[in-house]
Amino acid sequence: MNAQRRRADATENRARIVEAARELVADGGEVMLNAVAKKAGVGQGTLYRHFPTRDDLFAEVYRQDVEELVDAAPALVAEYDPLSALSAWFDRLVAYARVKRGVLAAVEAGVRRDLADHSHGPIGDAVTTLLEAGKADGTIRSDVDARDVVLLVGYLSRLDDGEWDGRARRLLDVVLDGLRRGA
Amino acid sequence: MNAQRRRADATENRARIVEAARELVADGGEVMLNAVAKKAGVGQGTLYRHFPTRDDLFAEVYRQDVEELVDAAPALVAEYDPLSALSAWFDRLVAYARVKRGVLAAVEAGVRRDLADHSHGPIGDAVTTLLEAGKADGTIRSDVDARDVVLLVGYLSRLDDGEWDGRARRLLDVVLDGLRRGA
DNA sequence: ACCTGAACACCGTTCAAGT
DNA sequence: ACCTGAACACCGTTCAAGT
Repeated sequence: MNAQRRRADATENRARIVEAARELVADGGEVMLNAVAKKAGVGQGTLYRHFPTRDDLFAEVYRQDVEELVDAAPALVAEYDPLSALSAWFDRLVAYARVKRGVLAAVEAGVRRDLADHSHGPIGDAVTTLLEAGKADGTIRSDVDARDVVLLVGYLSRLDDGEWDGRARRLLDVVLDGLRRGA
Repeated sequence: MNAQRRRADATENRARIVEAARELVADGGEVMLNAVAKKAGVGQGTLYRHFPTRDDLFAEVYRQDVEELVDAAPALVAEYDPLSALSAWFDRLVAYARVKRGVLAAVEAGVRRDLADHSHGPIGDAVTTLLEAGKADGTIRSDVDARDVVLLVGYLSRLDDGEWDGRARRLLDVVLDGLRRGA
């Protein structure tokens, strides 16, 4: 499972696939899987061996970005009050989603996997950390979980380019208000 | 543009395409456009002549359902307070979305077209009616529009089958709280 | 003016052969 | 054990010919 057990060429192919995908994403537009394989200089079958689904590939492409999002959560909770921490985390999420549209898909795929595993992975843990802090001090409603939050912010992936400035952040505030514990 | 100007065979073909699509949707699973044409007994080209995009077709397939949603809005506003009216309208939306998953796509496509036209169509008008009532009496925040609401409820189309009971309605309440004018 | 459907285009996925 | 890439499968879209 880990890199040490893999053959050296397999490890390198995997890295080249991820790097090729990252570059194609940066070029903008739709990313075709066969184009990723071609750019990486591997056969299509090799791509499928390493990444059975499209989500698996892009989760890895954005692993570092997602990791930063995940790591930020505990720090924000420690520094700010729960609602401010969640709001600040949303800010980061929007920033990533704007520049790297695929990050949101990686986050969604991650939370979906977490849910299917019946065990929280890093992403589910991060969002849960933010929510639990607010539930503990009564500022966030107790009947929401990580999956709920990811579902609600999913609109970000359906925004047209021209709508970002007008809606992306403002609607996160609407969501945030919805997550507040009601009067 | 209207049916009277069309040739009789064209009018009938259009109706048969919509009916075929409706039946295929009812059968469940993914609907292939060529399968719609085949079932309707028309050439693929004919389908494209009548419905240039997939959204155009399904907006028509669900026109009646969408019409009911649209018509319900003014009646609800007349009968209930604005927040209750919006909540009741959400109830209907969930009911349609649950039984006929495509309805939401039709609504989204409709609002998107409304937005692109810079003029509100029926769907945009319906949601706007609900929002304006609440803005007028101060129960709904003034900085949201129809497109915002449609974006936020879009999570419904991404719910897994097993999640409906647990999340569909509960998250609409979260959205509703977010739309409330804050303290 | 409208319809047909073969043909094309596109892209994800597999698998027999090779190293 | 892993890789290659031709071939397949699938489905949306077009367009020359026909009515």
